[in-house]
Amino acid sequence: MNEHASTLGEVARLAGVSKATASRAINGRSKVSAKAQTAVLDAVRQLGYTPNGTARSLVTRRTGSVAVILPESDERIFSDPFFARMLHLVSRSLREHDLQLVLLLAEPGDEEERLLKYLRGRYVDGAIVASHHRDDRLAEHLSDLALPCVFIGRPWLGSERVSYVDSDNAAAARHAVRVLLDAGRRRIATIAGPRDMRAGHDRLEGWRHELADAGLDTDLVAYGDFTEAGGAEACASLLDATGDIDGIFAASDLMAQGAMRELAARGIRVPDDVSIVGYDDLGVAEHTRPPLTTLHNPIGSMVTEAVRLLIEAIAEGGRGAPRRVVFVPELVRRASV
Amino acid sequence: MNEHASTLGEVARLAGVSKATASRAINGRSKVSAKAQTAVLDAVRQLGYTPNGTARSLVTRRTGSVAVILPESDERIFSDPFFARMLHLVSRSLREHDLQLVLLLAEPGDEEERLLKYLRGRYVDGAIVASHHRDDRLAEHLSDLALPCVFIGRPWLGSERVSYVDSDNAAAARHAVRVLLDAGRRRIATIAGPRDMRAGHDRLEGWRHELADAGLDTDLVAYGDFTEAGGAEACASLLDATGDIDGIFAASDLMAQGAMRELAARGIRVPDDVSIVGYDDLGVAEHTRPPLTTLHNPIGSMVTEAVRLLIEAIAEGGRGAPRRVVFVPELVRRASV
DNA sequence: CTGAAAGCGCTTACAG
DNA sequence: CTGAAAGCGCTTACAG
Repeated sequence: MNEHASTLGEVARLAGVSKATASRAINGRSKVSAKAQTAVLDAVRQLGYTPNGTARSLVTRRTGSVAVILPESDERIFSDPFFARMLHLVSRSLREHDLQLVLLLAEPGDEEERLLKYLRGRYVDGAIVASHHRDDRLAEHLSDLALPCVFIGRPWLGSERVSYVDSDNAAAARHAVRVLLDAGRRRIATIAGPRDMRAGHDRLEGWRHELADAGLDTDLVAYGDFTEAGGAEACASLLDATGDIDGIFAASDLMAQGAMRELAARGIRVPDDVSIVGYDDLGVAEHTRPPLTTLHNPIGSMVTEAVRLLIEAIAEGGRGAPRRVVFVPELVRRASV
Repeated sequence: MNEHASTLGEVARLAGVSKATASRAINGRSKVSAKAQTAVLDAVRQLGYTPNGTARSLVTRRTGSVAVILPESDERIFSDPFFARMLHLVSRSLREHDLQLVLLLAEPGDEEERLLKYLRGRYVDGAIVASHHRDDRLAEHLSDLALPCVFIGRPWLGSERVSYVDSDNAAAARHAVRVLLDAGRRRIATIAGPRDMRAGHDRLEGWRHELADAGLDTDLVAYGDFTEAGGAEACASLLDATGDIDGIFAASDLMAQGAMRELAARGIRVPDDVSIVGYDDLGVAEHTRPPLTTLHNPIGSMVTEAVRLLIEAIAEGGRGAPRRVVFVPELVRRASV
């Protein structure tokens, strides 16, 4: 191993050309004589030369990488299939654009400053943020940075300043409630998501409005954190508070699964005694017992669109107007209603 | 928002000082008069100035970030608690050094080139790699790059060229077998890990040698992929092939859990009919039924040490000699033997 | 304590 | 097609 990494200047000297020509030969974007081309490539090989990315980025203003920011506890990141699926899709989508995915885990807490410093440093060309919370104020921070970004899920604060893709959570929740009503259910509870996440809030509102429109009670709500355990707990507290629940809309399949576990433990049958509708359809809904009727979260479409918007924003140099796209989740009927 | 990010030069002009002084005021590492200090800080605020990290990195040769490379399918990354735990620990450890963690998921396959390009670009100060496989040849690649790095788990190829932390997998496996022997077991099978991972290989060898030393058969082996499903399958094939197994050493708790599911499905009792010892002790072993006797994988120590070695390597500019530290896993007795 | 200058390692008009 | 030069946005000896 050499003492130091070799530089373009050394390559040029060895190849007997100027740095400009060496650069052109290496990047292959402009014409170079065959002779120069091979001389440079030989020199590169001989020296084991590898371009310094930060130097190149300084002039091209591109790094070739994109951050995915997950301002979420790693406990949830590693237990909710949403993340695995999303990352898988983002990664595939980015690959088509020859962009490197850089994952930034931002556990809520003291990390914020370091994360922003990194982002400000322009080590990435843009960012996709998912699973954000009200208090992280990431939309505001990122728009201050003028770093191209797109949110998956409309941010709670500052949504007018950034691009995002979203699904119509409220409409989907209303749909879920309608399914329950159609099945003759009248005491319909909800296991809501976190209060500081837009998706949690919107699904709750959808549930509330649809019930209100039907002239029914809207007081049967318990909150979960989108996890299985949280769903079980919420279900238990619901059951402890009122005996006659006959329908549940859970704001995530994981929570629905937890709820079903709690119901089973109490000898309450699904769907005979209580019908339940979940949300997400990312794998777990097919394997609950009985299989779960749920709303399909269109994360495939959201991710594809998010990457597309991000690429556009990067091409515009972060100066373009915010864009947004909203998908509508479809109902997947299985056996829990 | 401005058209462009402001530069140090603009800050300096507005503050009425030189770029050098502005730089010093901002970085706070050298003396600056109180007057200049406030003038610069005011200018920074007024312009919303934020230093360009790539420019700074070009001269300081530091980015303030460290990569964690996971050359593993995201399916496994998101299902094995090993990763959540490890990342959590790395992240905490890095935070103490004010380093940003940058996670690079390198699904085996075509990503390799892009990953190496990113790493060569010096967008990070160093790298920690975990869950590597024989064919990724990452140790060789990284040592070619002369990028400071440390492996968690001894790499299969090129281990003499890089730093790593490891645990003594073979000794631990022997220990597991001894526990089984002490319980009077004589037909001891193993559910081995992937053949292309050092940990899988070493645990298998430990099992084999300890059995051979006891003069017992070493032909009862089935391979899994460290997952629960893989463990169940391997156990099934073992059971189908031979009826009289009375002990199993599984190379991971997840696989042990799968095996126990398979055993239960066949009405085989643990530990009455067959004793089983797992490996990892990262949470699942406590919750199997019965709780699993297992080897404690010292990932806390490994991570702490890995970060320490990496910081040292970075300080040495990647020119230091490779270092290695090996821990010994301890047995945790529960109820499966 | 401060500033002018050099330099980090590249790319890219510009002129030939 | 090629090279000399300027420049990307910083930091850091060096001299004062």
